[in-house]
Amino acid sequence: MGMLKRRVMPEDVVINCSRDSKIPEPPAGHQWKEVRADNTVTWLAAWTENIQNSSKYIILNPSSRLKGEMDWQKYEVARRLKGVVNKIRAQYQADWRSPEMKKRQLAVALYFIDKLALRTGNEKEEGETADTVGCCSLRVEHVQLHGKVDSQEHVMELDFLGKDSIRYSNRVPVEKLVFQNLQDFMKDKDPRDDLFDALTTASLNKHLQDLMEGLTAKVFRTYNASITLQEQLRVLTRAEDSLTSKVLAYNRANRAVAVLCNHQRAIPKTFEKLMQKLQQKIEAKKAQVTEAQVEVEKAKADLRTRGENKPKRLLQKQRRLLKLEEQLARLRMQATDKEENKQVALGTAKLNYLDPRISIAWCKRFGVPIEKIYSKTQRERFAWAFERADEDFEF
DNA sequence: GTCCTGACTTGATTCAATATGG
DNA sequence: CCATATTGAATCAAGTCAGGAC
Repeated sequence: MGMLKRRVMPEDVVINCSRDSKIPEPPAGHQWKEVRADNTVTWLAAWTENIQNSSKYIILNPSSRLKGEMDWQKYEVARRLKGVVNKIRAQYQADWRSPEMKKRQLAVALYFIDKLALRTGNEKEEGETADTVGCCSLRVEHVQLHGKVDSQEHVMELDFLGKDSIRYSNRVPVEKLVFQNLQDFMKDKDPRDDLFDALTTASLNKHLQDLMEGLTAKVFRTYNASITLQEQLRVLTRAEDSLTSKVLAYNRANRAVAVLCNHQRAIPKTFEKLMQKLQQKIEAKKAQVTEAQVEVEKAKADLRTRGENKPKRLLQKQRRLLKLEEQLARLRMQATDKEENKQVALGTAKLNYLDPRISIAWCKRFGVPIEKIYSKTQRERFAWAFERADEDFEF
């Protein structure tokens, strides 16, 4: 923001630890702002940062028991949603017909959150912060309705800047009732007006709380991410495949989730170079394949015309061809994989949205070493899950 | 209801470590 | 062996959400 951050002094810092613990000494000649013992919060030290006037905390590592416990609870709430999600979907679909505008807006917003995995979209300080939106703060200018687009009816186009000013741009066919409701919500409004003018994040979450204890908008993201991983793993994994293919299948499933959640990254600076190199390798391999084909044909001809008793030679050539073709296929697969992944960030979903027990169970079931999926710190972070997942775990 | 704030999670980027290849 | 590419961890800003004041 072009502003300078003030140095944090001991006099700014509040220490939070239990009374009977060893209270850390402030640096010589200094005092803490305060020492307190509040076991209703998890932070160890806190101060106020001078740019946005917001609280900053020293917190425990993700591998800590406390953080692990909280992570586990998060996924347990998402699993409870699995039990009631059909009922909730049936209800919001029914509410699309409600005579009450408020109810219809809520029903369509919830549909967005569920189907498109949008964030809830709290109000933000205008001017002070970047102009980004989520579901509840969507404006008319972010939505375009197309009655008919190449054989598809009722197509909705969303285009807005979300968290971290990452662009969300998506074109999806929606149900007729959703389409009609959106037309109604946009009627007689300016582009800058709120799409859901009768809705706030507080009222939305209040409604969700009534449907299920602990349910908030973000639980849908967790639920849909984890259930998508589980489902994709089921579809993409074949027991007889090689380890490499299985890991590739996992990454594909991971990517499906990242795409759903719109987790993007800047295209790596060296991406073009990397692809060119790979393309060269593919061309070289292609040439080898062609060459091998010629040799197979020659061996066949030899066998016929000269009646040579060397079928072994042909077999050899055929085997070589097959191997080269496999290598070419693998290179092509690698290229597709890289291309599809160039703008997609897999880490965020892996760390924050995918119940680690799904991955652990999958590894056990298909004999994939866990190190292929989780790095050392990730394994430490998910220690809680290793204690709780066997190969039969189902999200 | 609206506004405000505290406490927590989520997120892309940056930085550091490790792997790769000429 | 060194330079470069790739991977993994750390960072801290930007979100979510609940609760209290009015």
